[in-house]
Amino acid sequence: MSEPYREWILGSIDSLRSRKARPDLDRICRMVKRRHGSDWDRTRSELEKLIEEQTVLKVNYKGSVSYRNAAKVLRGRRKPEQSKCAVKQPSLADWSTGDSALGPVDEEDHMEDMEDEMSTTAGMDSSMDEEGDESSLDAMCAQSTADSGISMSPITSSNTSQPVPSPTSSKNSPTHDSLRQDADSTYILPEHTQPAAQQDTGSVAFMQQPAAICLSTLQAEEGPRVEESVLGPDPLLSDCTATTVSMSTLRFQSQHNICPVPLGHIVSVCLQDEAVMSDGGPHAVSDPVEEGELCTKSTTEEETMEGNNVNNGGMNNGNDVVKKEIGQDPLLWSVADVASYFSSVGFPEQALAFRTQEIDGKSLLLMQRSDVLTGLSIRLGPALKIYENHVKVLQRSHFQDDSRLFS
DNA sequence: GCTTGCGCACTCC
DNA sequence: GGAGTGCGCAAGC
Repeated sequence: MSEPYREWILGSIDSLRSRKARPDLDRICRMVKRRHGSDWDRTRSELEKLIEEQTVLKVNYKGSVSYRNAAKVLRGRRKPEQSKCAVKQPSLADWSTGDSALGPVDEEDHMEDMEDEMSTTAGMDSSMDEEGDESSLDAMCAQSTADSGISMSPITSSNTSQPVPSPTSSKNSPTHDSLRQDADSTYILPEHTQPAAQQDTGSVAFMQQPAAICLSTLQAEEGPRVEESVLGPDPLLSDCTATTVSMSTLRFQSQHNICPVPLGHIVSVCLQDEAVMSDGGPHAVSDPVEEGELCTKSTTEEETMEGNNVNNGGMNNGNDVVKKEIGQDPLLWSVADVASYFSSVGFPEQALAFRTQEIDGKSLLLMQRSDVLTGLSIRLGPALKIYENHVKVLQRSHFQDDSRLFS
């Protein structure tokens, strides 16, 4: 995805929306071509890429396809504090809000979690069919999208080949009917994310929800028993042993505003567990270096320690100056230090979010991409920069230091 | 002909 | 009642 196209397309979508025109493919391509001289097909292909990476959401609104700027949809209709992603059993009506096609608040989060926890997604026909297959309509998955007000079906993983557990999946599910009746607008995932099984039925209302999230959500109610076997351990929390699952659940709940505990508390608790273990506590691990490695792996799979030692992810020397001013070891940073750091590197508004979530240095070092992108309720653009250029860099350098200490 | 602005109706919360 | 959405029309270029 070339960066100009991202801006061009998002700009076009925003522009169309501002003048109350439907941001459909035709208008978007036309506007991009007119403004930037871009080839129609190229625009379309770039738009597809944006859809795949969830920057743009493809929605079916009143029988026609529209496109949404995901970053804006994320901050759409419902205020974060109004998040209804509670542990209650949601009805599909909760997430099939008719023609008001609004943002999947945690969509990015879900996708990120899926990236973190699952390696592949199943194919999915991007063509929209309003007849949702109830077998795929996992209400619990829907729950995590309740904020969006968008009709979404859960996604199943070709990786696990397991249908998402659906306590409410029933042919007679009334919520299914409500979905069919009410889902004027539905978000459409890229084809590759749609499960083949759904294609067979041709009845997928919308596949947006990674199974990982569905399972995590289920765990919130049913207890921690699935995650490890199905999803694998949370790379960041994997050594928290007894607390692993509950921490994951708490993280999920916090990110979806259903947990009263600030995100910073959750990651801090896990860090403390790790500290105990590293100190030779009851859950002591044999090799402390593994801790750092595990956490380092939480960045991206393909980035190895060796391959990224030099690349600081865009963190410039000015940031190092800030780091020096606050203190070299982020582990010792207070919440105020963290906020001060991000304020100093040009994210004063986002620094407030870190403060609100009580992210101290320990928490910061444990944050995952999804935590930054969605757990803080900050805009996607700055969030990406913050994670890639700062959080990731700080984590990498910190755990590299740790590795050197223990080696 | 194309783009833009916007009144209005619809829908959801 | 507020807010998101977009159809349909008029105005401007």
